[in-house]
Amino acid sequence: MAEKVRTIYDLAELAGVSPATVSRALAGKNVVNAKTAERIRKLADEHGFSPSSIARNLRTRRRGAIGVVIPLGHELGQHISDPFFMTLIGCLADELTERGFDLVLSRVIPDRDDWLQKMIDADRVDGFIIIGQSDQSKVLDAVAKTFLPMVAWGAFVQGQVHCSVGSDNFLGGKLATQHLIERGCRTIAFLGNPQAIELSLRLEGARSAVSETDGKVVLLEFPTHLAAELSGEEIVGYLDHAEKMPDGFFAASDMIALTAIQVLAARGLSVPGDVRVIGYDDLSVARTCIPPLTTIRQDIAGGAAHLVENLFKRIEGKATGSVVLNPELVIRSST
Amino acid sequence: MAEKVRTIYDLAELAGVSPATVSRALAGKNVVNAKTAERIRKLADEHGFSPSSIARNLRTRRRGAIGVVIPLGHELGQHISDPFFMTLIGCLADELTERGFDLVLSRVIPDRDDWLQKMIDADRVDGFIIIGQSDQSKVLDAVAKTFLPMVAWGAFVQGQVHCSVGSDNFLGGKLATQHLIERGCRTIAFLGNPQAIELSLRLEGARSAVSETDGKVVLLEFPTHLAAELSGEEIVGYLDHAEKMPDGFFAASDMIALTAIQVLAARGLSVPGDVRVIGYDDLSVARTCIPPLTTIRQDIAGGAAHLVENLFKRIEGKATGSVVLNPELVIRSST
DNA sequence: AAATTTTCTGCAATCGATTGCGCGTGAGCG
DNA sequence: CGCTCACGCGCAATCGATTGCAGAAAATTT
Repeated sequence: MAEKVRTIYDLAELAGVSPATVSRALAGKNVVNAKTAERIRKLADEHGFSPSSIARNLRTRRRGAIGVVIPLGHELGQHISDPFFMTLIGCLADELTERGFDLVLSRVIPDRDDWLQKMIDADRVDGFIIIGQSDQSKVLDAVAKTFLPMVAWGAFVQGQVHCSVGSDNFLGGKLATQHLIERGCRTIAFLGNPQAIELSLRLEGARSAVSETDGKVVLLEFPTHLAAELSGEEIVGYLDHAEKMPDGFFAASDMIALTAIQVLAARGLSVPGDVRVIGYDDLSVARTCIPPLTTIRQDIAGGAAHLVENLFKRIEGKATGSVVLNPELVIRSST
Repeated sequence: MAEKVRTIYDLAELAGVSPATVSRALAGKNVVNAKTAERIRKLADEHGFSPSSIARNLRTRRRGAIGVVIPLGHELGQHISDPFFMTLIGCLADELTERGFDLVLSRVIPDRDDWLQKMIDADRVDGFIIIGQSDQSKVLDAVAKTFLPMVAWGAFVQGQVHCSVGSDNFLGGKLATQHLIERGCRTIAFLGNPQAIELSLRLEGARSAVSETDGKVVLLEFPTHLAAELSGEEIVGYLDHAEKMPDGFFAASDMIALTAIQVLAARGLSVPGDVRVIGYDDLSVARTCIPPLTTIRQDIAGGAAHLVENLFKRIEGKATGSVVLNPELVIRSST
């Protein structure tokens, strides 16, 4: 059994049929006789043969692959290690694999405005999933006017052209803050960088919740220059200079919350005894850390499913609206 | 300027030359007259034209893409969110992009032994980078006998057939433990799942360091069923039942170390005052947490560079040996 | 000025599948 | 028994580039 079966022509010869028939049999088309098809398929896997996907791609003008791109805005290298995005990518990988599509990953540093158009022109994938709009919303909007198969994870803002899937960050921020207030917190610190659009919405939500208390609660804002990570030192710095010691912390991500808990512990403050801490995302680590973290759950798997579903609709030419998912308060022990 | 330039034929007509010339001009071959080439290139980007990579791939038998695959062994979903792997993937993305290659990401659940062969047969990429051998070393070895363009991140064991790049986990474990001993620890706890080959080597290293102390130091082993994450509860459980309270912790990953620090803080033990904790990996979080974590540094970017370099050598047909990188002790404040 | 070499360019085959169209065959029908 | 109609299958064109080979034009040599 020499390994000479490289093309459907070889296999056709072996099976005594035409390459066309082999092609149809392997593609599972019902126009070919069931027995013939079966025989061909058997032969194919005896010889470990599977038709060249590249040739197929060329002929069918379909690529069988989706580009997942992470625009890095200004924050080189930070984004990609964000556990939230990574979990999302994992879910996307599952979702796409299930549909028989490959996932082509790119991180791009958007130096010129045509980075996306270049990727489209390269024509290697059937569609794009953009993870986080970064500061590239205009680019996305410009492209979206004529290019359908693209969806972005991230915030939805009125009037945007491109299709996005994301959770309601304003609502999430509000829920988190209301929860702290209900738990009795009167001085709440927000930890996170509001330069990132999503985090700024969470902060807005927090402000909204606080403003509904008629001044009974004050909100301290501890911004930082990194979206995903807030260093322990930074938090220490804020605490040292805070006009008033917070009794509640709303961390804009679970990772930040973890750092906060450590910092507080180092100062002899127990959570939730002395201060309460709520996170955001509900990463798996939120469940396993000590104390288990109260947090705002973003449905990552659900988000991935929506992204993929909308993308495939768009690949078929149907326009789709943006999706705003509802965040959910998950109460554990840290509040 | 109607958008009719879809193929090199269209462009050839516009330029008044043959498609062959267009192809050569765009590929930057020096056989074509410099002026003609320039004219063609100018025309090409006026019309936003770039030749179909799929057609090229078919003709040249090169794919311009590398498969990065994460075998999930038994631990569904856990691996992918491991910050270490994610950082590695980020570096790989940079490295590959720089060489003009796409990165095709797959997570596979190795249910049948032919998962890798199937991927090879699909013929969509020029080579594979396997992230972590999981429990699939035999599969890798079997494939490596006849299939060159593949390298794996992970452990190197005597006699293995496939090419691996990884750091010396035994040495790393030894360094970590010796450091704890030097700091005065006499009861050291290892936190991590030795079912993962890399972690088991770290444990070996720890044992070796301890055995050189003539019984002055004891090693407690706190295994767990998860490689990457160790839940706080589990650690609590170990502490409650430990015959002797450890004064030093060797966590098999930085993430585990973070959890450990939290648990200890919750028990009123300060780090490094009461107990010392050392991590492994030197993720960026190790620098920013409180207290900054002493850890064993794995050179992720360097590892990625080696992986890619070896892979490309192999794509060119040159065999390469495995690479074992030296881990490095990074002393911060947690010990 | 003729001969030779160099420089460009074009022809046509090729990469490996998919698919519209048409033909032959046997079943179903009157 | 002749006619229609599915059903299976094959022919050949096609997807969009790349490249060996050969020939024309220009440059160089003799």
